Amino acid sequence: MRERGFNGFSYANVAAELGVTSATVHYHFPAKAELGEALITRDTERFADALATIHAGAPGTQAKLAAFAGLYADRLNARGVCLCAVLVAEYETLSEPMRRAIDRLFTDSEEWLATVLQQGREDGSLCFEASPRDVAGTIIGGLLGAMLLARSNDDVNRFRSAASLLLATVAG
Amino acid sequence: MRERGFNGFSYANVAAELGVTSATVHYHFPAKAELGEALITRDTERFADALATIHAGAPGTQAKLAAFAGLYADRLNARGVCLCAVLVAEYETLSEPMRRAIDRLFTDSEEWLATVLQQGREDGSLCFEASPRDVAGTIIGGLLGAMLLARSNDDVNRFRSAASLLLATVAG
DNA sequence: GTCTATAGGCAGATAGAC
DNA sequence: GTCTATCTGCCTATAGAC
Repeated sequence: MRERGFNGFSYANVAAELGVTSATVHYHFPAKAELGEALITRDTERFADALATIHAGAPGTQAKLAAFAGLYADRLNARGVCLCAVLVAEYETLSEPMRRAIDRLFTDSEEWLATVLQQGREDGSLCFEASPRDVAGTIIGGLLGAMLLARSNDDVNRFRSAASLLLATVAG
Repeated sequence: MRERGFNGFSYANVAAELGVTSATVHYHFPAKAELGEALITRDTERFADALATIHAGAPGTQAKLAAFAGLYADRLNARGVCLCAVLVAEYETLSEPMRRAIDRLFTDSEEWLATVLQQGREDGSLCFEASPRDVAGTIIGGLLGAMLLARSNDDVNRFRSAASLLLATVAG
């Protein structure tokens, strides 16, 4: 799904990669939209766990932001990008449950990021004028776009470069 | 294609919207990849024309940048985003000619934007530290991501807000 | 240029044996 | 839980009449 999008893969593809038949995949996920939903939910949980770890572990807001961008970098390689980046592009073709799952993934990350931004501005480690919410949305959107461009250019450095420029806009 | 992506629409969809049969669409575009390529090429030409107009008409670099972002806003409504945003997400599933056409669309806009940025920095109307190329890529990626998020949130203001924040990062 | 008709394939999905 | 076999439907694409 991260590689070819929701409309770009089939049960047969998944089955072949697992070395089973497509009927087997249907046994676990009767409908394709359920499979898609489950994948988003799993990623949402993993992402939330990672955010909690960052919150507990990373020393300052700057480090937190870098670690946040790192989560996206982890999901980027030569073929695949993060789930949200592919799926939001296919948004109009997806089932309501899948849309809601994607929305949740975005609002969760945006809220987390907005909170960190606000704290950073209060303790003086960050500096920006717009609302934390707007800045968070801009940064997340920037990371998504950068991932997609990095893949089509087959150059992960494009992502790193964009991520550091985006984070620099709020540096104190 | 802007609404549902390349893998999300069919000849039947296009035919129905035009009030013809799918055979008629095949007469003009025998293969689907050719149809996709033609649509990208057409958009590339329109985009290039618009960029030339901006270059000739917009008074200063700040105005040029705002007009550039406006081109993306023109391509955003409640259901559709710009071609590049949808297609780059499906990149792995597309034909080589389609990929090349998308790459061209990106490099064209990035070059134009990088040139404006450089001129702005030289005449003092803009201010940024990284290379014009990197900044251009970051802004374009940011606009793409913002378009996708604006659509899924059904809120065009999210795009406007992100666009103005992105452009503010290079304001003199 | 547009139509009807249809080919051939693959998609998502199910039934039933093991 | 996994398999083989199969259904149904839509997909891309083509042939040939008008």
